[in-house]
Amino acid sequence: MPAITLPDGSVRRFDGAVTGTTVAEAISPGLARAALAMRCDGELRDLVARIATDATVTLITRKDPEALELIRHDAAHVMAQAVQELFPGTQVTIGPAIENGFYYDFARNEPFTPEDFPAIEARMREIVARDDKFVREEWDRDEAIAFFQQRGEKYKAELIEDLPEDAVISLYRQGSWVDLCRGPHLRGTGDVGGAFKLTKVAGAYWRGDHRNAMLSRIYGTAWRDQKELDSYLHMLEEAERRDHRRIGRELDLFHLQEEAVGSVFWHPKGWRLYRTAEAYMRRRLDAAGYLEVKTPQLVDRSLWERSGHWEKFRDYMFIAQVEDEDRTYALKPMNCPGAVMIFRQGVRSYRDLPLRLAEFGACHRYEPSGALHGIMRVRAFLQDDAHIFCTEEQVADETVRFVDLLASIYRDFGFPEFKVKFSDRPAMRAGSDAVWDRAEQALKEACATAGVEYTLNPGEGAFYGPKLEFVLRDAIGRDWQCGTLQVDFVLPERLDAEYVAEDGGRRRPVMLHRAILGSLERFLGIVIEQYAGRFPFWMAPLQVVVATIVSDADAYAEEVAAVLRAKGLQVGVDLSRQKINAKVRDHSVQHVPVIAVVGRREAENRTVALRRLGGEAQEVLSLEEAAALLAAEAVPPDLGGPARA
RNA sequence: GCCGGGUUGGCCGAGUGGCUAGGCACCUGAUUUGUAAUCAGGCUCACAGGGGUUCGAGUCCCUUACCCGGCACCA
Repeated sequence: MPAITLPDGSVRRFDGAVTGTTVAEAISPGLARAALAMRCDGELRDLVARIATDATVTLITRKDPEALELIRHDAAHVMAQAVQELFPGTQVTIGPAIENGFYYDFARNEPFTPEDFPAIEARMREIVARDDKFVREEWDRDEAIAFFQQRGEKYKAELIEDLPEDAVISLYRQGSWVDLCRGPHLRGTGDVGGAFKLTKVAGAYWRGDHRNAMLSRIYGTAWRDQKELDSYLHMLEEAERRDHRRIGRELDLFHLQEEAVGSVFWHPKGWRLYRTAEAYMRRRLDAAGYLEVKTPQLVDRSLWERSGHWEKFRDYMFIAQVEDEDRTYALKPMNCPGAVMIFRQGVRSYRDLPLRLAEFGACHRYEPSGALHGIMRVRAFLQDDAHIFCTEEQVADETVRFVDLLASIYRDFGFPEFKVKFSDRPAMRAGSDAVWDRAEQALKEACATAGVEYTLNPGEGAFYGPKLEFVLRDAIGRDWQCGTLQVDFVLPERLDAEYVAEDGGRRRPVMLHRAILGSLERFLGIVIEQYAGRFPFWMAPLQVVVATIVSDADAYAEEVAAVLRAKGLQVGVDLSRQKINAKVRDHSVQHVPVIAVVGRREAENRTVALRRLGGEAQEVLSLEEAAALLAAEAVPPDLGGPARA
């Protein structure tokens, strides 16, 4: 006779077997209809699961967040059943709920295409209409393996074989269809509802390993009701409008072309944006005690051999040779060896540490063709890189300083929030396990000191050390690593960096590789999407357009522009013989933050009429007032501009 | 790199194997105009490159390049 504690704290006792259904019925008929699953002592379970002992039970209804995840998971099962009914011989593998939806990976000789969607969706709706109940069964391990093997489901059999010996093997039936699944599920296929849509197909390697077979993945999205689905689809359309590739073209910021795959052609406005970001970073790094350096682009192979890049990173390096010389060079894919070469010049003392060498380093990497993405993932990019040479004891303090600096800079660019991932030792690495133990430990302790909360990203570290990744999200919801902090005990050893310690002995410095924006290209891509091209005033590549109403005001318009330019503003002039309405529209579409309108009145009174992007009111000021006001607004946040206040 | 889908003028975008839409932009002329598109006329080597099938290919097939979506890889 279990005692069930409900969320409001009340306790109910039952005679005999208790399930979520029993509990729901005991509370109210309405809840009995609405309950889809339950949380039992914190664990999400089937509504019909038996509750054997005293427990705290929360019933899950459609409006709970957990329900949405279950709807998506169930939708994946329904899709898998539909696919197997329509395409016999297709094997099922795995099919989880993901953010905004679900997917299922299938093994089939002929991959699926979007043309298959209507038939699959129609069959899914039939299965939902059948409302077959989900029935959980627990199987003996060997019997389960035999069962799936005999059905030709070798992937499922393999999954079971790899489960731990003591794992519970659970299968879920829905009508005639059955799948290996941990569960839990909703009550029946009917609970999935109709608010789902298949969205895309993709190849995906079995178990995420490129050496394995390629499976055919179908993605779908699923929601509680049609309204939520519609609003999600609408959000996707909106996100498409923010795509930096589209805005880059529309605002004439940059372009890409076949002859230079993965390299950006920056147009004047785009380059202005780039320079604004770079100048801002330079000021921040100067203020934070960094010394800027510049190291060679083309470096002899021998240095890359010593650094370990030739062995570990060669597939990503552009190799260069010349006719008359029997040498092999490589375009630098990273700036670190160059920084070490500067550190090694002369004798360094412990008094020089920490030595923070910054470099706006242009790197080239031969990225896999399928990885390229607009300006976010390119083959030529500029890193706001720096290498901090310090002692092991200084690592924690340097980490704290770095994280503070990064957070402040992200805030200035409009990103108060970001994620942090901790990536530890990869399979392909340089340095002994003992060194990695020390490096990982040092970084973990530094995070604790800095108060950084992170998620673990196992096996994703750089080949020379563990790293923190600072991640921002683009308009479509994709995560991008921007900032990074990497602890390196390996390169100083390989490239023989050393300093004289207090006791006169020679020591190896620790090297912190760090970047804040990461690559200017990627970061600006995200900034473009963040603002959808409507940049804050201090960043806008074209801040003001002076637009005339009559040609009599042309000379005055030029004078206004000159006054504003003298204040350091980016100013355009529109003397074309169009109506002011057309000019306002043209420059508004180009997201120019301020249009300064001048007609006869303004020319006579030496005033300008300022019109803000998106606003309707105009503000008539004297030329001097307008210039002072706009100049003040254009001050970057780090120089006390309004953006930070 | 792998799987799938694409590639039609500067941009967007129609086009059952049979004379290649349309819109925006651009150019010319008229209009001197007061806050998100003035009117009229005109122009452009547009079917990604190569090969094939066919009396005939933007349309079907093969191939290369690039792009897009994922996967893998990564700032």
